[in-house]
Amino acid sequence: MNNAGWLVVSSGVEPENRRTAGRRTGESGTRDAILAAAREQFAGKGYDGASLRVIAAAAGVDTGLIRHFYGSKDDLFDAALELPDEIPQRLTRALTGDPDRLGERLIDVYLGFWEDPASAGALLAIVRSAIASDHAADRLQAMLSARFLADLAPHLGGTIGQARVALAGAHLLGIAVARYVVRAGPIADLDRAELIALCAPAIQRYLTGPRPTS
Amino acid sequence: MNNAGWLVVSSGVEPENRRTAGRRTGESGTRDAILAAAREQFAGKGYDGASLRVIAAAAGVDTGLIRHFYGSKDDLFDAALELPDEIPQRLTRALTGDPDRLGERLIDVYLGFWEDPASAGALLAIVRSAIASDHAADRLQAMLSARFLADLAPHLGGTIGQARVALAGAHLLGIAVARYVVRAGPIADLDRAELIALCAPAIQRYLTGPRPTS
DNA sequence: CGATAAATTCCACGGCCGTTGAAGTCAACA
DNA sequence: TGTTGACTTCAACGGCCGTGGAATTTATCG
Repeated sequence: MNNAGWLVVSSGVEPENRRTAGRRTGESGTRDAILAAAREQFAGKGYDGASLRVIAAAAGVDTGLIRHFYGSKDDLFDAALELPDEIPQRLTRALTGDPDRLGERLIDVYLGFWEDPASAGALLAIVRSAIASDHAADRLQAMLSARFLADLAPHLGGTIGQARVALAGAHLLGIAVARYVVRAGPIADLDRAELIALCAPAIQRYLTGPRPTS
Repeated sequence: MNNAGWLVVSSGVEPENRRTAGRRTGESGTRDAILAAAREQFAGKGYDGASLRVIAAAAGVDTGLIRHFYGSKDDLFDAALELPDEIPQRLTRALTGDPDRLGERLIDVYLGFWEDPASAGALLAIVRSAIASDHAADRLQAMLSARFLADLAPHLGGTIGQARVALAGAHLLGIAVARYVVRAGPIADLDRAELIALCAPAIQRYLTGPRPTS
């Protein structure tokens, strides 16, 4: 067989939009295309608003392939929600160091998660879907407490209560919702550095008490 | 005609579940029943998740009556989103008084809005629907800036920037989402008084600068 | 080469959705 | 009393949804 000819045909002319069924030759990358399209749709419209047909179309693929690779819509959602492994590491790294700058470092990595393309989609999807309906709220709750509070609590010494950590989390959540989900004017327009400078003291006070009153 | 007889029939025995069409005798309260059911559904499931058929069923009414009284689903949503007139008044009242307790009073009325049955449903519906999808976010944004920031700004003296007011708003939004929408453990379980005591200083510092460092 | 498994397409089902039109029944007013 | 208009029910339309099964083509492995 002639590999050179096959290459020319495959990269030059489109394969004339074949509509017949059957396995394609070469690596198709279909699985990843579906996941990427799913991330985008879930992030933009939440679980209910996203439709498998639209996801498939965006991935340039038949709807049946979603079922083939991922099973049900729920399974696809779970796959789209996977976060990079490095998140806990980055979080714990932010927790070590000068305790007087803890708030600053914490909001810095937090904003980083929302701006990193590897995690932003999943975060948007989680928040959008969890807030949309009563039923899905558990997932956000679990993730919030499991990922953040649990990681946070041991590093802060047992002195401060769970409530103060939760309030810091609520503040961060509010900032993320305003800046990245709703994109409300004043907060979305703020420079990242300005934003950190403005809200770091509040986070700091929640986590280490009212000591640093400079 | 016999008013007494009519009264007995109407209030005593059920009108034997008549399925025939036609106007009913007496005041039906249908319009209000629809609005109440709509508030509940929109609050619990957001705009997309709520269905006219379920709303009609919850109101014990035919779907066509929704159309008759309110028109389209959008129109019904608008009607369900109307907030009590007293909200701006309560807000401005909270803004006058001892400036050192501004944060405390502000979060107090804010929590009040979320706990008052007259406004809680509409707030839930707005947040749920606005966060669910890109497209609907404008409504929350408009309401946030129009109702809260605009009312707030003139009362705070021109010295502090828009950004700090917005950050206070973001913090309040985060608290409301955690406590009333997602109902995340630590914050939802908190006593109202405890909650106010814990987060009032943060709000206060955003609005009046880092002066009260007691 | 032959068999098995993977990747892909198409079509159809049942269900829920928002909307619409037609018709029935009663109150209110002239 | 007769007419008009408000209230109410029902049946249907077209559309999108998630899921499922059947058929087809190709790769892979024995």
